[in-house]
Amino acid sequence: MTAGRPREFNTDEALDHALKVFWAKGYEGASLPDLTEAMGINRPSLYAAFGNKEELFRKALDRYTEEAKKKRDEILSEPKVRVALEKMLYGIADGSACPKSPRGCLLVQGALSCGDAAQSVKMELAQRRAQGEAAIRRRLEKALAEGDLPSSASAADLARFITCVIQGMAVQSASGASAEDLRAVAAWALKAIPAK
Amino acid sequence: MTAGRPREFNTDEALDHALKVFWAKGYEGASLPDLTEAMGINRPSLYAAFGNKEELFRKALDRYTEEAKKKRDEILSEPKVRVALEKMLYGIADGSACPKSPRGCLLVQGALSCGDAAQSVKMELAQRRAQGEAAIRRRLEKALAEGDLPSSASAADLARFITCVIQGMAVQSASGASAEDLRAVAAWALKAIPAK
DNA sequence: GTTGTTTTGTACCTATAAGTACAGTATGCC
DNA sequence: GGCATACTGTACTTATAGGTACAAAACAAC
Repeated sequence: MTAGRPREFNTDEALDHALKVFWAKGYEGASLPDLTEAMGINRPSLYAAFGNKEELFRKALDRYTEEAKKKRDEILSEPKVRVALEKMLYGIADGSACPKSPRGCLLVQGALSCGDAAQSVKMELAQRRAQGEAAIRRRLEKALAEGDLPSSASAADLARFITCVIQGMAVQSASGASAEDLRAVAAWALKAIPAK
Repeated sequence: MTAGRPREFNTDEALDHALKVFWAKGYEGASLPDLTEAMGINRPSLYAAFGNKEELFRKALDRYTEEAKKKRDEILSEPKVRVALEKMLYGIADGSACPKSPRGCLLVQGALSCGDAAQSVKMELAQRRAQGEAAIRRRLEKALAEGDLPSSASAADLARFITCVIQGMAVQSASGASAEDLRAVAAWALKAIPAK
Protein backbone atom coordinates (compact mmCIF):
# COMPACT_ATOMS: atom_id res chain seq x y z
CA MET A 1 0.00 0.00 0.00
CA THR A 2 1.09 3.52 -0.73
CA ALA A 3 1.99 6.02 1.95
CA GLY A 4 -0.23 8.88 2.98
CA ARG A 5 -3.84 9.14 3.92
CA PRO A 6 -5.89 6.59 2.02
CA ARG A 7 -8.55 7.70 -0.42
CA GLU A 8 -11.99 7.41 1.12
CA PHE A 9 -13.80 6.62 -2.12
CA ASN A 10 -13.48 4.12 -4.91
CA THR A 11 -12.20 5.79 -8.05
CA ASP A 12 -14.08 3.55 -10.46
CA GLU A 13 -17.37 3.90 -8.62
CA ALA A 14 -17.00 7.65 -8.51
CA LEU A 15 -16.23 7.66 -12.21
CA ASP A 16 -19.37 5.65 -12.90
CA HIS A 17 -21.43 8.19 -11.05
CA ALA A 18 -19.79 11.03 -12.95
CA LEU A 19 -20.46 9.17 -16.18
CA LYS A 20 -24.16 9.06 -15.47
CA VAL A 21 -24.27 12.79 -14.80
CA PHE A 22 -22.46 13.58 -18.05
CA TRP A 23 -24.69 11.12 -19.85
CA ALA A 24 -27.85 12.73 -18.56
CA LYS A 25 -26.85 16.39 -18.76
CA GLY A 26 -24.08 16.55 -21.32
CA TYR A 27 -20.59 17.90 -20.83
CA GLU A 28 -21.55 21.52 -20.44
CA GLY A 29 -24.81 20.87 -18.65
CA ALA A 30 -23.08 18.91 -15.89
CA SER A 31 -21.88 21.35 -13.25
CA LEU A 32 -19.20 20.71 -10.67
CA PRO A 33 -21.75 20.60 -7.86
CA ASP A 34 -23.80 18.10 -9.91
CA LEU A 35 -20.72 15.94 -10.29
CA THR A 36 -19.34 16.12 -6.78
CA GLU A 37 -22.72 15.43 -5.28
CA ALA A 38 -23.31 12.38 -7.47
CA MET A 39 -19.80 11.13 -6.83
CA GLY A 40 -20.10 11.66 -3.09
CA ILE A 41 -16.82 13.52 -2.88
CA ASN A 42 -15.82 17.13 -2.62
CA ARG A 43 -14.19 19.33 -5.18
CA PRO A 44 -10.53 19.06 -4.25
CA SER A 45 -10.81 15.28 -4.15
CA LEU A 46 -12.22 15.33 -7.65
CA TYR A 47 -9.39 17.50 -8.93
CA ALA A 48 -6.75 15.45 -7.15
CA ALA A 49 -8.07 12.19 -8.53
CA PHE A 50 -9.14 13.18 -12.04
CA GLY A 51 -7.38 16.41 -13.03
CA ASN A 52 -10.18 18.71 -14.07
CA LYS A 53 -13.66 18.62 -15.56
CA GLU A 54 -12.53 17.82 -19.06
CA GLU A 55 -10.15 15.06 -17.98
CA LEU A 56 -12.88 13.63 -15.80
CA PHE A 57 -15.18 13.63 -18.79
CA ARG A 58 -12.62 11.89 -20.96
CA LYS A 59 -12.05 9.24 -18.32
CA ALA A 60 -15.78 8.68 -17.99
CA LEU A 61 -15.97 8.55 -21.77
CA ASP A 62 -13.22 5.92 -21.86
CA ARG A 63 -15.19 3.81 -19.45
CA TYR A 64 -18.32 4.23 -21.50
CA THR A 65 -16.74 3.40 -24.85
CA GLU A 66 -14.81 0.49 -23.42
CA GLU A 67 -18.05 -1.07 -22.31
CA ALA A 68 -19.79 -0.25 -25.57
CA LYS A 69 -16.91 -1.63 -27.60
CA LYS A 70 -16.94 -4.88 -25.68
CA LYS A 71 -20.62 -5.46 -26.39
CA ARG A 72 -20.27 -4.33 -29.98
CA ASP A 73 -17.34 -6.57 -30.77
CA GLU A 74 -19.09 -9.52 -29.22
CA ILE A 75 -22.16 -8.90 -31.33
CA LEU A 76 -20.18 -8.28 -34.50
CA SER A 77 -18.34 -11.57 -34.04
CA GLU A 78 -21.63 -13.29 -34.86
CA PRO A 79 -20.91 -15.40 -37.97
CA LYS A 80 -23.94 -14.27 -40.00
CA VAL A 81 -23.91 -10.53 -40.61
CA ARG A 82 -27.68 -10.32 -40.70
CA VAL A 83 -27.91 -11.89 -37.25
CA ALA A 84 -25.22 -9.53 -35.97
CA LEU A 85 -27.13 -6.50 -37.17
CA GLU A 86 -30.39 -7.79 -35.71
CA LYS A 87 -28.76 -8.38 -32.36
CA MET A 88 -27.17 -4.96 -32.48
CA LEU A 89 -30.31 -2.97 -33.26
CA TYR A 90 -32.64 -4.93 -31.01
CA GLY A 91 -30.01 -4.90 -28.29
CA ILE A 92 -29.85 -1.12 -28.42
CA ALA A 93 -33.64 -0.88 -28.38
CA ASP A 94 -33.88 -3.10 -25.31
CA GLY A 95 -30.88 -1.56 -23.60
CA SER A 96 -32.32 1.91 -23.85
CA ALA A 97 -35.03 0.95 -21.40
CA CYS A 98 -32.56 0.10 -18.66
CA PRO A 99 -33.57 2.19 -15.65
CA LYS A 100 -30.04 2.13 -14.28
CA SER A 101 -28.65 4.28 -17.05
CA PRO A 102 -29.72 7.62 -18.49
CA ARG A 103 -31.59 7.56 -21.79
CA GLY A 104 -29.83 7.98 -25.10
CA CYS A 105 -26.17 7.75 -25.98
CA LEU A 106 -23.36 9.72 -24.38
CA LEU A 107 -21.53 9.96 -27.69
CA VAL A 108 -24.52 11.73 -29.21
CA GLN A 109 -25.78 13.90 -26.41
CA GLY A 110 -22.50 14.58 -24.62
CA ALA A 111 -21.82 17.63 -26.74
CA LEU A 112 -23.55 17.55 -30.12
CA SER A 113 -23.42 21.31 -30.11
CA CYS A 114 -21.72 23.46 -27.54
CA GLY A 115 -19.93 26.69 -26.76
CA ASP A 116 -16.39 27.48 -27.81
CA ALA A 117 -14.85 26.14 -24.61
CA ALA A 118 -16.13 22.63 -25.31
CA GLN A 119 -15.26 22.35 -28.98
CA SER A 120 -12.47 19.87 -28.29
CA VAL A 121 -14.90 17.64 -26.41
CA LYS A 122 -17.32 17.87 -29.31
CA MET A 123 -14.60 16.79 -31.74
CA GLU A 124 -13.59 13.92 -29.52
CA LEU A 125 -17.15 12.63 -29.45
CA ALA A 126 -17.45 12.91 -33.23
CA GLN A 127 -14.26 10.87 -33.55
CA ARG A 128 -15.57 8.17 -31.29
CA ARG A 129 -18.82 8.01 -33.19
CA ALA A 130 -16.77 7.59 -36.34
CA GLN A 131 -14.89 4.72 -34.72
CA GLY A 132 -18.16 2.93 -34.09
CA GLU A 133 -19.16 3.39 -37.70
CA ALA A 134 -15.77 2.11 -38.84
CA ALA A 135 -16.15 -1.06 -36.78
CA ILE A 136 -19.47 -1.77 -38.44
CA ARG A 137 -18.01 -1.01 -41.85
CA ARG A 138 -15.17 -3.47 -41.32
CA ARG A 139 -17.65 -6.16 -40.36
CA LEU A 140 -19.68 -5.47 -43.49
CA GLU A 141 -16.55 -5.64 -45.63
CA LYS A 142 -15.87 -9.04 -44.17
CA ALA A 143 -19.43 -10.07 -45.00
CA LEU A 144 -18.98 -8.85 -48.56
CA ALA A 145 -15.76 -10.84 -48.89
CA GLU A 146 -17.54 -13.91 -47.57
CA GLY A 147 -20.50 -13.46 -49.89
CA ASP A 148 -22.70 -12.93 -46.85
CA LEU A 149 -23.98 -9.66 -48.36
CA PRO A 150 -24.88 -8.89 -51.99
CA SER A 151 -21.88 -7.53 -53.83
CA SER A 152 -23.97 -4.56 -54.94
CA ALA A 153 -23.94 -3.19 -51.40
CA SER A 154 -21.42 -0.57 -50.36
CA ALA A 155 -20.01 -1.38 -46.94
CA ALA A 156 -19.30 2.28 -46.23
CA ASP A 157 -22.79 3.44 -47.16
CA LEU A 158 -24.56 0.65 -45.35
CA ALA A 159 -22.43 1.20 -42.25
CA ARG A 160 -23.36 4.86 -42.36
CA PHE A 161 -27.03 3.96 -42.65
CA ILE A 162 -26.89 1.63 -39.69
CA THR A 163 -25.01 4.19 -37.65
CA CYS A 164 -27.60 6.76 -38.63
CA VAL A 165 -30.40 4.55 -37.36
CA ILE A 166 -28.53 3.91 -34.12
CA GLN A 167 -27.98 7.61 -33.58
CA GLY A 168 -31.58 8.38 -34.45
CA MET A 169 -32.67 5.79 -31.92
CA ALA A 170 -30.48 7.51 -29.37
CA VAL A 171 -32.25 10.79 -30.02
CA GLN A 172 -35.62 9.11 -29.70
CA SER A 173 -34.59 7.29 -26.56
CA ALA A 174 -33.50 10.58 -25.02
CA SER A 175 -36.92 11.94 -25.95
CA GLY A 176 -38.61 9.17 -24.02
CA ALA A 177 -39.31 6.46 -26.61
CA SER A 178 -40.03 3.04 -25.10
CA ALA A 179 -38.16 -0.18 -25.85
CA GLU A 180 -41.12 -1.33 -27.94
CA ASP A 181 -41.07 1.86 -29.95
CA LEU A 182 -37.41 1.37 -30.66
CA ARG A 183 -37.79 -2.30 -31.52
CA ALA A 184 -40.30 -1.31 -34.16
CA VAL A 185 -37.78 1.18 -35.54
CA ALA A 186 -35.14 -1.53 -35.58
CA ALA A 187 -37.50 -3.85 -37.42
CA TRP A 188 -38.13 -1.29 -40.14
CA ALA A 189 -34.44 -0.58 -40.52
CA LEU A 190 -33.71 -4.27 -40.89
CA LYS A 191 -36.14 -4.46 -43.80
CA ALA A 192 -33.68 -2.36 -45.76
CA ILE A 193 -30.87 -4.79 -45.18
CA PRO A 194 -30.53 -7.57 -47.74
CA ALA A 195 -31.50 -10.92 -46.25
CA LYS A 196 -29.06 -12.92 -48.38
CA MET B 1 -45.19 54.95 -37.16
CA THR B 2 -44.83 54.68 -33.44
CA ALA B 3 -43.49 57.45 -31.26
CA GLY B 4 -40.04 57.41 -29.70
CA ARG B 5 -36.60 56.76 -31.09
CA PRO B 6 -36.82 54.24 -33.91
CA ARG B 7 -35.16 50.86 -33.61
CA GLU B 8 -31.88 50.82 -35.47
CA PHE B 9 -32.02 47.16 -36.44
CA ASN B 10 -34.45 44.86 -38.17
CA THR B 11 -36.05 42.49 -35.71
CA ASP B 12 -36.42 39.63 -38.15
CA GLU B 13 -32.87 39.88 -39.41
CA ALA B 14 -31.55 39.98 -35.86
CA LEU B 15 -33.67 36.95 -35.03
CA ASP B 16 -32.22 35.09 -38.00
CA HIS B 17 -28.73 35.78 -36.79
CA ALA B 18 -29.62 34.64 -33.30
CA LEU B 19 -31.16 31.50 -34.79
CA LYS B 20 -27.90 30.60 -36.47
CA VAL B 21 -25.97 31.01 -33.24
CA PHE B 22 -28.40 28.78 -31.34
CA TRP B 23 -28.35 26.32 -34.20
CA ALA B 24 -24.58 26.08 -34.18
CA LYS B 25 -23.92 26.17 -30.44
CA GLY B 26 -27.14 25.02 -28.83
CA TYR B 27 -29.21 26.88 -26.27
CA GLU B 28 -26.75 26.65 -23.42
CA GLY B 29 -23.65 26.94 -25.59
CA ALA B 30 -24.78 30.25 -27.06
CA SER B 31 -23.66 33.05 -24.74
CA LEU B 32 -25.12 36.53 -24.65
CA PRO B 33 -21.96 38.01 -26.17
CA ASP B 34 -22.17 35.40 -28.96
CA LEU B 35 -25.74 36.45 -29.63
CA THR B 36 -25.38 40.22 -29.41
CA GLU B 37 -22.31 40.16 -31.61
CA ALA B 38 -24.00 38.07 -34.28
CA MET B 39 -27.14 40.18 -34.11
CA GLY B 40 -25.18 43.41 -34.28
CA ILE B 41 -26.98 44.90 -31.31
CA ASN B 42 -26.16 45.39 -27.67
CA ARG B 43 -27.56 43.68 -24.67
CA PRO B 44 -30.31 46.08 -23.56
CA SER B 45 -31.63 46.22 -27.12
CA LEU B 46 -31.85 42.45 -27.12
CA TYR B 47 -33.74 42.38 -23.84
CA ALA B 48 -36.07 45.21 -24.90
CA ALA B 49 -36.91 43.54 -28.20
CA PHE B 50 -37.02 39.87 -27.23
CA GLY B 51 -37.49 39.59 -23.46
CA ASN B 52 -34.65 37.34 -22.35
CA LYS B 53 -32.46 34.54 -23.61
CA GLU B 54 -35.11 31.87 -23.36
CA GLU B 55 -37.78 33.97 -25.07
CA LEU B 56 -35.29 34.85 -27.77
CA PHE B 57 -34.62 31.17 -28.26
CA ARG B 58 -38.32 30.38 -28.52
CA LYS B 59 -38.84 33.11 -31.07
CA ALA B 60 -35.89 31.87 -33.11
CA LEU B 61 -37.30 28.37 -32.76
CA ASP B 62 -40.70 29.56 -34.03
CA ARG B 63 -39.01 31.01 -37.08
CA TYR B 64 -37.12 27.79 -37.64
CA THR B 65 -40.09 25.47 -37.28
CA GLU B 66 -42.32 27.71 -39.36
CA GLU B 67 -39.88 27.40 -42.22
CA ALA B 68 -39.43 23.67 -41.70
CA LYS B 69 -43.18 23.11 -41.50
CA LYS B 70 -43.78 24.97 -44.74
CA LYS B 71 -41.29 22.79 -46.62
CA ARG B 72 -42.54 19.63 -44.94
CA ASP B 73 -46.20 20.27 -45.69
CA GLU B 74 -45.40 21.04 -49.28
CA ILE B 75 -43.46 17.82 -49.64
CA LEU B 76 -46.09 15.75 -47.84
CA SER B 77 -48.78 17.08 -50.14
CA GLU B 78 -47.17 15.02 -52.89
CA PRO B 79 -49.88 12.60 -54.07
CA LYS B 80 -47.74 9.45 -53.95
CA VAL B 81 -46.44 8.74 -50.46
CA ARG B 82 -43.33 7.05 -51.78
CA VAL B 83 -42.43 10.15 -53.79
CA ALA B 84 -43.09 12.34 -50.78
CA LEU B 85 -40.74 10.33 -48.62
CA GLU B 86 -38.06 10.32 -51.29
CA LYS B 87 -38.29 14.05 -51.66
CA MET B 88 -38.19 14.49 -47.92
CA LEU B 89 -35.12 12.38 -47.26
CA TYR B 90 -33.14 13.50 -50.29
CA GLY B 91 -34.17 17.08 -49.62
CA ILE B 92 -32.75 16.88 -46.10
CA ALA B 93 -29.56 15.30 -47.42
CA ASP B 94 -29.06 18.06 -49.95
CA GLY B 95 -30.17 20.83 -47.63
CA SER B 96 -27.64 19.84 -45.01
CA ALA B 97 -24.86 20.96 -47.33
CA CYS B 98 -26.13 24.52 -47.50
CA PRO B 99 -23.21 26.73 -46.45
CA LYS B 100 -25.55 29.48 -45.28
CA SER B 101 -26.89 27.45 -42.36
CA PRO B 102 -25.20 25.55 -39.56
CA ARG B 103 -25.04 21.77 -39.90
CA GLY B 104 -27.60 19.51 -38.34
CA CYS B 105 -31.03 20.29 -36.95
CA LEU B 106 -31.85 22.83 -34.28
CA LEU B 107 -34.55 20.60 -32.84
CA VAL B 108 -31.98 17.89 -32.22
CA GLN B 109 -28.90 19.81 -31.17
CA GLY B 110 -30.57 22.78 -29.51
CA ALA B 111 -30.68 21.02 -26.17
CA LEU B 112 -30.65 17.22 -26.44
CA SER B 113 -29.16 17.12 -22.98
CA CYS B 114 -28.60 20.08 -20.74
CA GLY B 115 -28.38 21.41 -17.22
CA ASP B 116 -31.35 21.92 -14.92
CA ALA B 117 -31.89 25.51 -15.98
CA ALA B 118 -32.62 24.50 -19.57
CA GLN B 119 -34.92 21.55 -18.95
CA SER B 120 -37.95 23.47 -20.17
CA VAL B 121 -36.17 24.24 -23.43
CA LYS B 122 -35.27 20.58 -23.78
CA MET B 123 -38.90 19.58 -23.30
CA GLU B 124 -40.06 22.14 -25.81
CA LEU B 125 -37.69 20.74 -28.42
CA ALA B 126 -38.83 17.19 -27.75
CA GLN B 127 -42.41 18.32 -28.27
CA ARG B 128 -41.59 19.94 -31.57
CA ARG B 129 -39.77 16.85 -32.75
CA ALA B 130 -42.88 14.87 -31.84
CA GLN B 131 -44.98 17.26 -33.92
CA GLY B 132 -42.82 16.53 -36.94
CA GLU B 133 -43.25 12.81 -36.39
CA ALA B 134 -47.01 13.26 -36.02
CA ALA B 135 -47.21 15.11 -39.34
CA ILE B 136 -45.48 12.23 -41.08
CA ARG B 137 -47.70 9.72 -39.32
CA ARG B 138 -50.85 11.50 -40.49
CA ARG B 139 -49.58 11.44 -44.03
CA LEU B 140 -48.89 7.73 -43.76
CA GLU B 141 -52.36 7.10 -42.37
CA LYS B 142 -53.74 8.87 -45.38
CA ALA B 143 -51.63 6.66 -47.62
CA LEU B 144 -52.92 3.57 -45.83
CA ALA B 145 -56.50 4.71 -46.27
CA GLU B 146 -55.83 5.29 -49.95
CA GLY B 147 -54.17 1.93 -50.40
CA ASP B 148 -50.94 3.70 -51.23
CA LEU B 149 -49.11 1.67 -48.59
CA PRO B 150 -49.50 -2.04 -47.73
CA SER B 151 -52.08 -2.48 -45.01
CA SER B 152 -49.57 -4.50 -43.01
CA ALA B 153 -47.61 -1.35 -42.27
CA SER B 154 -48.15 0.55 -39.02
CA ALA B 155 -48.27 4.28 -39.69
CA ALA B 156 -47.01 5.08 -36.22
CA ASP B 157 -44.05 2.70 -36.43
CA LEU B 158 -43.08 3.72 -39.93
CA ALA B 159 -43.34 7.40 -39.04
CA ARG B 160 -41.08 6.75 -36.08
CA PHE B 161 -38.59 4.96 -38.31
CA ILE B 162 -38.50 7.82 -40.81
CA THR B 163 -38.14 10.35 -38.01
CA CYS B 164 -35.34 8.24 -36.60
CA VAL B 165 -33.50 8.32 -39.89
CA ILE B 166 -33.98 12.07 -40.21
CA GLN B 167 -32.66 12.62 -36.70
CA GLY B 168 -29.75 10.29 -37.32
CA MET B 169 -28.94 12.22 -40.47
CA ALA B 170 -28.99 15.40 -38.40
CA VAL B 171 -26.40 13.92 -36.05
CA GLN B 172 -24.26 12.85 -38.97
CA SER B 173 -24.60 16.20 -40.65
CA ALA B 174 -23.49 17.91 -37.46
CA SER B 175 -20.50 15.57 -37.46
CA GLY B 176 -19.53 16.72 -40.94
CA ALA B 177 -21.14 14.19 -43.29
CA SER B 178 -21.39 15.39 -46.89
CA ALA B 179 -24.57 15.62 -48.94
CA GLU B 180 -23.49 12.53 -50.89
CA ASP B 181 -22.97 10.62 -47.66
CA LEU B 182 -26.45 11.54 -46.54
CA ARG B 183 -28.03 10.77 -49.89
CA ALA B 184 -26.63 7.26 -49.61
CA VAL B 185 -28.18 6.97 -46.15
CA ALA B 186 -31.49 8.16 -47.54
CA ALA B 187 -31.29 5.60 -50.33
CA TRP B 188 -30.77 2.77 -47.85
CA ALA B 189 -33.63 3.96 -45.69
CA LEU B 190 -35.94 4.08 -48.70
CA LYS B 191 -35.21 0.44 -49.41
CA ALA B 192 -37.10 -0.41 -46.26
CA ILE B 193 -40.18 1.41 -47.42
CA PRO B 194 -42.65 -0.65 -49.44
CA ALA B 195 -42.66 0.40 -53.08
CA LYS B 196 -46.35 -0.38 -53.58
C1' DG C 1 6.19 9.03 18.76
C1' DT C 2 8.04 11.54 14.99
C1' DT C 3 8.40 12.39 10.06
C1' DG C 4 6.92 12.43 5.39
C1' DT C 5 3.08 11.80 2.40
C1' DT C 6 -1.42 11.98 0.65
C1' DT C 7 -6.37 12.94 1.20
C1' DT C 8 -10.19 15.77 3.12
C1' DG C 9 -13.05 19.87 3.99
C1' DT C 10 -13.67 24.74 4.33
C1' DA C 11 -13.24 28.73 2.35
C1' DC C 12 -11.65 31.12 -0.96
C1' DC C 13 -10.30 33.04 -6.14
C1' DT C 14 -11.12 34.68 -10.89
C1' DA C 15 -13.87 34.62 -14.89
C1' DT C 16 -18.04 34.72 -16.98
C1' DA C 17 -22.89 33.89 -17.08
C1' DA C 18 -27.52 36.34 -17.40
C1' DG C 19 -29.79 40.40 -16.54
C1' DT C 20 -30.52 45.72 -15.54
C1' DA C 21 -30.05 51.05 -14.15
C1' DC C 22 -29.47 55.03 -16.07
C1' DA C 23 -27.94 58.76 -18.81
C1' DG C 24 -27.93 60.13 -23.54
C1' DT C 25 -30.31 60.42 -28.04
C1' DA C 26 -33.55 60.24 -31.85
C1' DT C 27 -38.01 60.38 -33.09
C1' DG C 28 -43.56 61.88 -33.21
C1' DC C 29 -46.87 65.09 -31.64
C1' DC C 30 -48.58 69.47 -30.01
C1' DG D 1 -39.51 74.74 -29.69
C1' DG D 2 -40.98 71.65 -25.86
C1' DC D 3 -42.66 67.28 -24.23
C1' DA D 4 -43.55 62.39 -24.14
C1' DT D 5 -41.77 58.16 -25.77
C1' DA D 6 -38.81 54.54 -27.06
C1' DC D 7 -34.20 52.96 -28.33
C1' DT D 8 -28.87 52.91 -27.55
C1' DG D 9 -24.55 52.38 -24.98
C1' DT D 10 -21.87 52.21 -20.91
C1' DA D 11 -21.36 50.36 -16.82
C1' DC D 12 -23.07 48.04 -13.44
C1' DT D 13 -25.29 43.84 -10.34
C1' DT D 14 -25.89 39.17 -8.80
C1' DA D 15 -25.22 34.38 -9.34
C1' DT D 16 -22.65 30.70 -10.68
C1' DA D 17 -19.13 28.59 -13.33
C1' DG D 18 -14.51 26.14 -12.92
C1' DG D 19 -10.53 25.90 -10.16
C1' DT D 20 -7.33 26.28 -5.86
C1' DA D 21 -4.86 27.47 -1.02
C1' DC D 22 -4.38 25.81 3.15
C1' DA D 23 -4.96 23.69 7.46
C1' DA D 24 -6.58 19.45 9.64
C1' DA D 25 -6.53 14.47 9.42
C1' DA D 26 -5.14 9.67 8.39
C1' DC D 27 -2.05 6.66 7.05
C1' DA D 28 3.30 4.07 6.26
C1' DA D 29 8.01 3.92 7.58
C1' DC D 30 11.35 4.45 10.86
